[in-house]
Amino acid sequence: MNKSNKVTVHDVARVAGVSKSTVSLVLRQSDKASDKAKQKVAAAIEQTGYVYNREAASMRSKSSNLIAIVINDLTNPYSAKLAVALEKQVRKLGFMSMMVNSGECVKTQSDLVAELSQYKIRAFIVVPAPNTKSNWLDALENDQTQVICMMRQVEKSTVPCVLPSNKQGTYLAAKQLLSRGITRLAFIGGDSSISDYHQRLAGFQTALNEANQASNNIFNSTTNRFGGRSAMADCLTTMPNIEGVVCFNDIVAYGVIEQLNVAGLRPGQHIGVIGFDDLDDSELMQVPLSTVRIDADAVAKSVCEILQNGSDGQFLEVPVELIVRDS
Amino acid sequence: MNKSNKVTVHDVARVAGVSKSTVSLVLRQSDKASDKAKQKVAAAIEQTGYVYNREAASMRSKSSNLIAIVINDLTNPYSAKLAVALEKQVRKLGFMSMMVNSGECVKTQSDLVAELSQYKIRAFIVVPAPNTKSNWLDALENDQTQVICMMRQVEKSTVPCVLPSNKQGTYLAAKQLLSRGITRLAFIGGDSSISDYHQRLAGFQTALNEANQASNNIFNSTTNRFGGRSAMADCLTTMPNIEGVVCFNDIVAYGVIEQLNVAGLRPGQHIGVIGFDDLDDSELMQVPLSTVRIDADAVAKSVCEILQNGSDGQFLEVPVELIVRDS
DNA sequence: AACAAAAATTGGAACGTTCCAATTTTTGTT
DNA sequence: AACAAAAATTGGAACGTTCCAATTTTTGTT
Repeated sequence: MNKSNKVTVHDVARVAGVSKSTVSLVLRQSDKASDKAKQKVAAAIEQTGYVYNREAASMRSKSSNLIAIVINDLTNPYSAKLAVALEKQVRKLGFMSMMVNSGECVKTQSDLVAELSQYKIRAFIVVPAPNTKSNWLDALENDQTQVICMMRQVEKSTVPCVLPSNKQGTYLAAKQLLSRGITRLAFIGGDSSISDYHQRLAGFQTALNEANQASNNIFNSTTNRFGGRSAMADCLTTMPNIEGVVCFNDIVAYGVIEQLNVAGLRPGQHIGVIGFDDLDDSELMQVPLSTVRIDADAVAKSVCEILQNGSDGQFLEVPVELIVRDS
Repeated sequence: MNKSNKVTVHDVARVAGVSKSTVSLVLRQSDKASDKAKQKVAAAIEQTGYVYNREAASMRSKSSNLIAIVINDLTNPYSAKLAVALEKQVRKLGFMSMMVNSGECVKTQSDLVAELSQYKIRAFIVVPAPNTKSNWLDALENDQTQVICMMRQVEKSTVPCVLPSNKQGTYLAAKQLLSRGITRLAFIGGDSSISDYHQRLAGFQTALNEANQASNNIFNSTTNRFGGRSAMADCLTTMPNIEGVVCFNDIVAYGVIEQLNVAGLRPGQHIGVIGFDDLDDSELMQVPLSTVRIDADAVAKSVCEILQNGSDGQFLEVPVELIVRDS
């Protein structure tokens, strides 16, 4: 088979001794085709090496099996994990998924989506880049194309959205530290340009307010390892007596731990550290990281649930789980 | 525009006052269309909100602008980095790229490719999963579809392949350690199921042989953080006087460093550690990691070069660079 | 101004599938 | 065995584009 495949339904029909229409019915697994026809067509497909032409099918029919997954940043381990989980679930449903990466850039995001729109897309699943406009997102939706938002909200958008219980997660994290008798706490990492920052910060603050502790020790940073290091350095300068930190995510927590190492402080011993995400590495670290786990498979399943059955409300929260390790 | 888009070339033609054929010429940026026609059509496209139907075009014409990127494991940071770099370059060339993830599983890989083959694919760019068969890979290639292999070889395959200079990288790494007067060296991580393991090990061994040092201190492991930790633990047991290690990749090196921390040894001070990949985190670590950088953009560019101009030889080596930091 | 050559434009056919209404075959009932 | 109803099958039209050969318009030369 080193030359291009030219076998069409007509060829299959001829070999099977049926009409092209019957072949088409069998291909679409219609129950209108008899078992005998199904067998003959299956054999003919085998014999001819027929390959379904999805583009021709997609053009004629009004449906599509293409799901576009638009990820904000594939180089972020949690995003990658989520993308992979989602791809798997989507494929299990019988769809074909294609992933693209916006790199947190709205322009790239809209360029990519514009190009994808030249194909018949059954659904866009989007982790929106910062500053995504709600009218842009909403306009993607039409009779044939579903749009589902994931992990991040877009203000005023009417598109269904699957979110982890951000507030609950940091609330549990702060509570855990408080229950260990740790009261001088800070929130490390992220800033208000990120939609879920507000929720995570709010959970932290709620827990501290309930315990009548100061909830205004906040150190913003970029959400990467470097940000974690520098924010922790700031924190140690401002609050030399710090006892525990809740981090915006695991990557930030990794930076925090490195900075603690530099300062000769051991996570879990001198300072309690809790992350958010539960990356695979968190369990394997020298001091295994306590963290709030977002189950990527659960998020993926919720998205797929909406994909299949639509959504009745706009928001769907996926529960998170506090994983207590040694930090 | 909340309902599905029904504007076709015919509508654009009517509005522009030209024929559908002229519209088609303009869409394809043919120089056969007059400037006046181009302007009229552009205006009509703007006015009608026409969206090109790539599937119809692809069916009629024999060409395609779809590039499929089949990645072995998107949750590996270097793979993700490479995928993102490649996607960007491919888009720059005017193609549309779709990424899928085989998760190092040949079955998933062939399932995905079978589904993708239902679309007209201009090229498959593949980081092959372990145990990929050469005849399977070679059979993907035909008049209309190019196949390019990346980062890993498939034995006996005739498909063009872009590889980093693996052997040269570990050779430089070992040389650097030797030049610091470090002679009791080990190679940590990976195993022979990975195609580039042999090359990286060979570079290490060549350098040691040239220096008349023992080159058989080899500690295999899975290529993740956990593997690095356990292989380093083995190494410390077997060779308590170890002075330096060359790691299969950065992720393994991270595990090695953690194990060294546990043992109270400081990388760069007590033991020299060099990785392979140069992940972003390597520079930001507490002891910045020396490593062999594989320039993901350079790999992506080489792949794109083959995409555009074909390849005259089968293998294309992308040079690597030794990055000396504090470890 | 007449003409040839070149450039631009055009309508019909085609790509490979699904849809649809019409036809044929099978099943079930008396 | 005759018939009605149900099930299965079928050929032609259509999806929206590009290809192609034919036609029309423009350009350049004398």
